[in-house]
Amino acid sequence: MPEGHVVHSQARAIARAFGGKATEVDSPQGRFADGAALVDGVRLVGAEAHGKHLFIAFANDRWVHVHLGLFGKWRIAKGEAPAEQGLIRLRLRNATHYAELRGPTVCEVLGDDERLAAIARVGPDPIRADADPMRAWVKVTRSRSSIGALLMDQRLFAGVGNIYRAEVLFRQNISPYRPGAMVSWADFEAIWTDLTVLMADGVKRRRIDTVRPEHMPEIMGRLARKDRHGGEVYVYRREGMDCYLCGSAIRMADMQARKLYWCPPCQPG
DNA sequence: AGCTCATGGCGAG
DNA sequence: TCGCCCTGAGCTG
Repeated sequence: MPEGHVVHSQARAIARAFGGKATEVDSPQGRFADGAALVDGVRLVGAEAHGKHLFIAFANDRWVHVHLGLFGKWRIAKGEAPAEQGLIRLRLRNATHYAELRGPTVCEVLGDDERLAAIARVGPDPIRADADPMRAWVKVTRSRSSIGALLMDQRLFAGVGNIYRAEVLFRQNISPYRPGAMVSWADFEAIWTDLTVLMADGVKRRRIDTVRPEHMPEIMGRLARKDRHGGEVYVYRREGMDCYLCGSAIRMADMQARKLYWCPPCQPG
């Protein structure tokens, strides 16, 4: 369910609910039992996100590293943890809160060096103040791959997923098929800046809204359905429907095993 | 009850 | 490029 904005808000929620307190850590499902034992009862220091990777810090210099993948989910709530239901890989508990993690691609305990190595593997994250977009630019401008594929590469744009990829290209009127080397500096800068705005907004709202305020009246009476991802978007999962701006049909195609949505007239060459 | 799909990413070939 | 891993929701019947 997550693109980077969700992981950032989850990091904040975990830090708020558990930060500074000794935390009971277990793995009701059992698959993370050994890892949980390494940090069970230790004071949880904080949590932070780098792209879609979440790192939870414990006072014994160990980190729980979580990547949700396509199916992973956190449930973070106040009160006493309910009776175990479903497959809970990791559970955090203190006197006031509990958190349950299901279905992650990665859930492991790392030392400090391993954590730094994991962070080094991802590129700049538009949500993070310390992100250096030049690391992405040098790779984009040298690449023959399409900008649509490059936006999904976590070594270039950490935290961007299929929705932000589609929407930022629509908003900037850039075809997803344009090779990276054909993306101008001005276009790259517009993409990066737009991602910082859209994704920061996503962290705050916990949903992806990309439709500009001036276009909202335009689309209000035309919304055909509410998708699970919530929010209002221009092209994502709108295959075959009319483009809100030019009226032609939104297209869908497979790009590297993921669905790509775009509006050809609005996003030329 | 069973099938399909999903906002990811990895390793084999 | 393909198959596979993780899980749950929303269909269909």
